[in-house]
This record gives sequence, C-alpha cells and structure tokens, in this order.
Amino acid sequence: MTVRLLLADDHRLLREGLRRSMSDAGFDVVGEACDGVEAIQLAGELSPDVILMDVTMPNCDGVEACRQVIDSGVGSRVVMLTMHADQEVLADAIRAGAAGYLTKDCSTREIAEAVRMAAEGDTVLSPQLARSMLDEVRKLDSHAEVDPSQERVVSKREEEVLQLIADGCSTPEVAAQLYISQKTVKNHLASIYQKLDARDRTQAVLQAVRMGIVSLS
Amino acid sequence: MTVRLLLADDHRLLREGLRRSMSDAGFDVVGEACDGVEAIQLAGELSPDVILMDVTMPNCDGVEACRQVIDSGVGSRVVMLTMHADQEVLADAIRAGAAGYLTKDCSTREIAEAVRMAAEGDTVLSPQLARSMLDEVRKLDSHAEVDPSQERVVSKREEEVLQLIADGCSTPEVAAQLYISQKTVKNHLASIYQKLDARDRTQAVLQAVRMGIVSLS
DNA sequence: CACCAATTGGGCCTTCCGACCTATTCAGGA
DNA sequence: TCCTGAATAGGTCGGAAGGCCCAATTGGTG
Repeated sequence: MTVRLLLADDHRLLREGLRRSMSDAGFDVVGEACDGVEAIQLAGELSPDVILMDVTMPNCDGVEACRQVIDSGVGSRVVMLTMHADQEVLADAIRAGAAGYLTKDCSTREIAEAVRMAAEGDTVLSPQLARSMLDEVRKLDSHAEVDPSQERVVSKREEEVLQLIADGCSTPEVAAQLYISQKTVKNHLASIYQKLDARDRTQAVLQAVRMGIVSLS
Repeated sequence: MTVRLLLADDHRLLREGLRRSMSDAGFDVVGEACDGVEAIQLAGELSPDVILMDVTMPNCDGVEACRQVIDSGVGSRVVMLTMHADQEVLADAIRAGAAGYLTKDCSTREIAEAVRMAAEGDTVLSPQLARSMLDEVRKLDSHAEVDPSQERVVSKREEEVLQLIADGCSTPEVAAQLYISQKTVKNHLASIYQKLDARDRTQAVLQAVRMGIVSLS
C-alpha cells in the first residue's frame, strides 16, 4: 500500500527536490501546491494520505492551511516543514493538528521516515524540537485548553507593548492603543528592560527581534 | 568536460535535492558546505568550477563568502541562491562578484542552465530580477572603479552612528566612540531620521536592520 | 492562607531626545 | 568657480524617556 503524498511549498526548487526524493522513497506524489489556498483545495480533491506542508507560504500560511485541512475532515495527515525551529510556530502547528513538524535541516531520509510514520498515525518531529514538542503534547494531554505559548520570557502584556514600540509607537501612543496610562507603559518597559537585559527601548526591541518575540513590519 | 560543482546551503534538505538534481543534470557535485566559512574553505580545497551558494547561511553569509571566494583567486564562479528577490542583496551579490543570482522559485532546470552558463563565463539571473540586474551591471561597466557600495541611503558616517546605536550605545557613548561631540551625533541622527523615514532611534535602527544597513549583534 | 507575579497606577526627578535655528570647513561635481 | 553634500559644532526648548520610590487589585500556586 503506497502512501499518497501531497507537497505544499512555495519554492519550486524545494518542491521538485522533494518530489524526486519522495518518489524514490516509494511514495506516490499525487500533487503539488505552491500556496496555502491551493494546498487546501488539492487536499480536498485528492485526499492524500499525507501532506508535506511548508510553514511559510503565500495566501494562507502552512499552519492555517493545516488547520483547515484537519477541520475539513478529509483525513489527511499533515507534516509541517519549516526553515527555522520556532517554538511559537511549533506550538501553533501542534494545536492546528499537525502530525509532524520538521525543519528543513533534516535529511531526505528523515523526511521520508517522518512521512511514513505520519501515514501510520504516528507523530514525528525534528530531533532538536523533540523536547519542546513533548512538553507541548503533554500539556495538550493533561489540560486540553489553550495555553498562551509556554516559556514566555516577557509577559503577554509586555509583548504587546514591545510590538507596538517596534511598530513605531511612542509611549503615549502605546498607552492610547492599550487604553492604559503612560505610567503603566513605562512600568512594563522597565520590567522588559530587566528581563531582556536592555537599557532603553531601542535595545529592548532589537533583543526582542533577535529572540523572535516581535516581528519587524 | 563536466562542470565541477560545490553546493553551499545550510538546509540539508535543499542540499540533497540540489545534489540529486545537479548530478542528474550532468554536473559533478564535488562537495557540500553548510555554512559560509565551510564554503570558503571547500572552495579553496576543491577549486570547483561553480559554487551554488545560498545567501542566508550561518557563520558567514553567502554574499560575504562569495566576496572572499572571488578575492581568493581560486577562479570559481559563484551563483547565488536566495529565498527572496531582494534588490539590496542582489546589488551586494553583484558587487561581490557573483556570476548569477537566482531565487529558489526557479525550477531545477533553470538552476542547471544557470550553472552551465556560469561555468561558461556568462552571468545569469532570475527573470524577475533581470531588469535591476542589468541596471546594476551597467553601473559596474560604466564606471568600473571600486565605489564604497554605491546607492548608499545613509552616508558612511551615519552608518557608523547607526551601527553603534544598534550595538547599544547612547548618544554620549557614540560621540565618545567616534571622537565627535554629542551635537554632531544628534545631527547625524536627525539626518538619518529623514532618510529612513523614522522619527526616533528605535525606528531608525529597525529600518536599518530591515534594509540590511546594520547587523544585529 | 500566604505568597508571588502580572497588571494597573501615582509622584518626582534627571537626563535624554528630537525639532528648529545657525555656522564653518572641506571635498567633489556641474 | 560656484554650489551641493558631508561632517563638524553650537544654542534653545518642550516633550519623552528612564530611574526610583510607592501601592492596589487580581489570579494562581504552594
């Protein structure tokens, strides 16, 4: 029984490489999608056993596409592929129902094994993500409610403040945006400076960018 | 006469895909590097005809690695691979002496052709980058002297100020570092704000990071 | 229950920052 | 040669930023 596989990645080079590797590994590559919307559509039309889905794609990102495919009930197992080992995205992907989460640092052999295991109902992950993955799964098992992405360095509110500053807001503007006083914003910032080992907002935002806490534009 | 090819990309999946594709296309893949430093080292040891080099790599980015390979005089032609069609990076790559600049949206066939053409001394580029590439080449042809990375948005001095700020310096510290008065630093900053459409140092540094003017640690 | 972290807010103070004004020197292009 | 741009430096001024004190509430955790 060959595994029917759908590839979803916006980079043709990677798709072609995967198609060859996966075909050689004995999988039946039934289709390729170059964005999230196409992936969802093809998943519905082709009902593949497994979908190898890139996280970053145009139109609809991989995690959202994964969610929609799982929710649509076609029964496809989704293995996420990502460029970077991002804890946040991993957590999102697991919550979306992904059956695997691999970085593109993996070998084709590892990918092939992951696809095979996903097809058999197992959940697979990159070795370097094993621990956090297990933590996430444990949390899902123990208390099935959504947890605000564990191990946060700064609090939720502080993260909001940081993002607004990164978006170009001044202290008064952040206060207005969040409906709190300027003093509270300053307090949050002072707390952030301690946690991120920064001494001003510039360093705090840069550190947050390095740590992936905030996104730049 | 087969073309001897070196692959440099930090993503093993992509490297393996490329190795297969390029081998099948008749190239002799003599080595693989997973970061910039390794790429430079292997280029020296193996003297490949062509190096397929990713732009974003650990240790030493592809553009810098390209520059060093070209400067080392091993005679290898460097074809850059990139995730995104970035004008700035393209310009840097061309200045660094790259023989080609392709996005990973290209097909393996296109990559193979690009490698072949690069080996023959031609310069190749992604279709969507053709125009800007030609403009860049024209500039290089018209005045062939070394210009300190022309089209600079901010001046050399302003760039130094920006980098120091990004490194965590305050205005007095920047002034001390550059042996100028605080007032001059402020003047530079005011000029930077205009040029980068920023209203404070935080925004200026973030914009500079986006534009690749400064590096974050 | 007691404690802790998060979130909210206050006051006071010093320093920094950015806007706006001017000015000199010097190198390079029209 | 004149003019522009870069780099240098000064002043003033209002607002922003950051340090350092403080306190109230809320929601968990031990």
